[in-house]
Amino acid sequence: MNTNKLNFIEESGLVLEKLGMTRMAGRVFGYLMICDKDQVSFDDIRETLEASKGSISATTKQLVYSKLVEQVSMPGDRKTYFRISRKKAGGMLKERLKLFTVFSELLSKGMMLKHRDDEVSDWLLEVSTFYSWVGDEFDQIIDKWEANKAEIIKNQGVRNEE
Amino acid sequence: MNTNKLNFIEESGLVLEKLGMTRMAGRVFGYLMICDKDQVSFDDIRETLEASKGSISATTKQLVYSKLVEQVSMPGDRKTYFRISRKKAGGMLKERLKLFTVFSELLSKGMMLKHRDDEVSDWLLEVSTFYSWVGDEFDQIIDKWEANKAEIIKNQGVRNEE
DNA sequence: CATTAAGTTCAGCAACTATTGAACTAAATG
DNA sequence: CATTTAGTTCAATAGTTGCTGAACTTAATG
Repeated sequence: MNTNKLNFIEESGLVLEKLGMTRMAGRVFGYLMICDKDQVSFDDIRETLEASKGSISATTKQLVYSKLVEQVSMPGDRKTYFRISRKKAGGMLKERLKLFTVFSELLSKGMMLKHRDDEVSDWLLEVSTFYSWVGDEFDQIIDKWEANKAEIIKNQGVRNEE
Repeated sequence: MNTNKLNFIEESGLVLEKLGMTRMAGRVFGYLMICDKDQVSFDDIRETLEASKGSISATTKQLVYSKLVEQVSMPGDRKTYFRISRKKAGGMLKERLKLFTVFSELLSKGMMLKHRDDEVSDWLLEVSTFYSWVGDEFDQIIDKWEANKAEIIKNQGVRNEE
């Protein structure tokens, strides 16, 4: 494995860690991204990342559960293989936005507990409305993406013209 | 402070913790939401939450830095007061979406490191395009919100009609 | 300029989380 | 059915993070 790729794997570890997964999960994900194999075995991952079986076991579970990675099995082979999931691109973001629904609900609750109307009440109404509204808008964006993605990808990089 | 409010404060702690802040920051935020004062002093917060000065000091810094809370000072009074920030509602979400830009960039880098075109390459292109595209779309949503928020808030709760 | 008040900094502790490595289970193979 | 292989579970450990309390800084006041 060359240095560029190893660096990339570490970087991926840090990025996914920031996004709320573990560093090891990020490394595995990074490796699956750039490994030039159609699917990779448990042991291949373990050896490449020099990690323990326990860690790989826990980490692949986490990645499969979060739908970033999927398992592949083959007839006549008792190993499990892993690869980047081909799940719809919007899924992950959508998942994250659910947290804002929770936030929006918290704000509504707070509004009900207040005993007077004031600037904060106005703010609470505005922001809780915003987060529930934006959830709906976002669903429409995802639909738009699904309908037009072929074209969007083709024009990728083009920004300054209609 | 009645039980409902105290429960709310704890809930706020848990929600903001999920969103990546500390539990104590969530409590302070929750208290500022429902406290029925225009602004609250450092010591008022400390006493209400039964926390240490150090903790309140660190926590208010975090909240002010993240723009959820702002400081208020008064002439002839050397205390600092805090209140919920009146910042534009979109700010916080926008901040979060920046993380996906980082993710998108990671995917592009991964794409360059691959030595062949395969299904994963296609996936990388698709998903990295998606995340950079969705960032632009999201900016438009924010504009739409700013332009129409008065009306959206007025119609809040109405869903099944045009 | 000594005193008081407001807030910050930081060492130390407690709680939590990720990772390892060893023991274990489950399933396939000879 | 003994052996091998694949993967899981779990106790121990290392690392991280949040919180406290005490010492410290800064600035206002008598």
